[in-house]
Amino acid sequence: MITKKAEYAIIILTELASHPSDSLITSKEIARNREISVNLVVQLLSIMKEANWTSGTRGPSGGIKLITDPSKISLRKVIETIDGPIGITRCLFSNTPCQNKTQCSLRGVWAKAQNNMLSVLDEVSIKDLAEQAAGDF
Amino acid sequence: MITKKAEYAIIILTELASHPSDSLITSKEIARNREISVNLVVQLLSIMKEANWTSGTRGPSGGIKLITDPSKISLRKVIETIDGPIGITRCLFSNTPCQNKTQCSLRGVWAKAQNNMLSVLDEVSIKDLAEQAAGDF
DNA sequence: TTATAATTAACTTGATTAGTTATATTATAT
DNA sequence: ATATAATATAACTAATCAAGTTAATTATAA
Repeated sequence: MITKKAEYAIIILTELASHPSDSLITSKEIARNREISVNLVVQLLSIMKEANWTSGTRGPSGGIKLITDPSKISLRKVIETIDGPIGITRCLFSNTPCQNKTQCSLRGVWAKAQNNMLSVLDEVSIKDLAEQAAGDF
Repeated sequence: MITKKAEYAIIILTELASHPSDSLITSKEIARNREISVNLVVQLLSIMKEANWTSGTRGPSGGIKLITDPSKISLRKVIETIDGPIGITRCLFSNTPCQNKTQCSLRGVWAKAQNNMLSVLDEVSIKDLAEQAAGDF
């Protein structure tokens, strides 16, 4: 399951991407604009900083800005960064397929199903979402 | 996430499908052949009976048999019967999309990703798995 | 030097998953 | 008839994961 935290992270990045680059926006503003708890925004920004997607300036008149091209951040990357490896079944988390024949056949099906899903998440970037949302006005 | 119970159910159905129709096989045998706890086999068979996929004969020399054409049982159906509705995000479980523009754009992406995944699980049936496993010998 | 804002880590709570235990019911071989 | 082999149900437990909170620390502009 893709968690709400991953979804929030995507929304936060989209918010950042829809502001002029180099302009700063605070956690509180993001939280207010997108209706996410400030605590969560703060928690997620911390992970995004580690991923080198954002940088922050502390103190009054400080804030966050995006330092990675949003067209280079796919939804899949965000999800994997926040949630860890994606797997639609436990089977796909283990490296070695199991012995049982049915299970091995199944592994192939799971992999195909998952790859079909991931191809969509690979192709959509934060930039796409920001543009799409802007176009809705 | 597709649970192990759903995966076990698929394996159990495949086991049943790979025996001559109308022949009976006991829960214990299924459990032994597929290396699944008897308790779980019994628990899952109970759900499968409710779904009208299997019927059981009690008493000595009793057992379980498949009463639905395995080519008519898709992996998706099994998963939904055991795990309930499938959703790769919480968002897709709610009927009404949320207000926020980014989130609404996201919903479309989630839906597309999920449908890509489901199309695979719709197309593969228990019969396919049983045949594939038989061919491996 | 003080208020403001980012950063970081640890913690709580609730839901879900995986599997077990216990008990009831039924059919049949002897 | 009755013990037994089997299915059928329900309730329970332990472990893991998701979601969100709390609190302490660090940097900086005014």
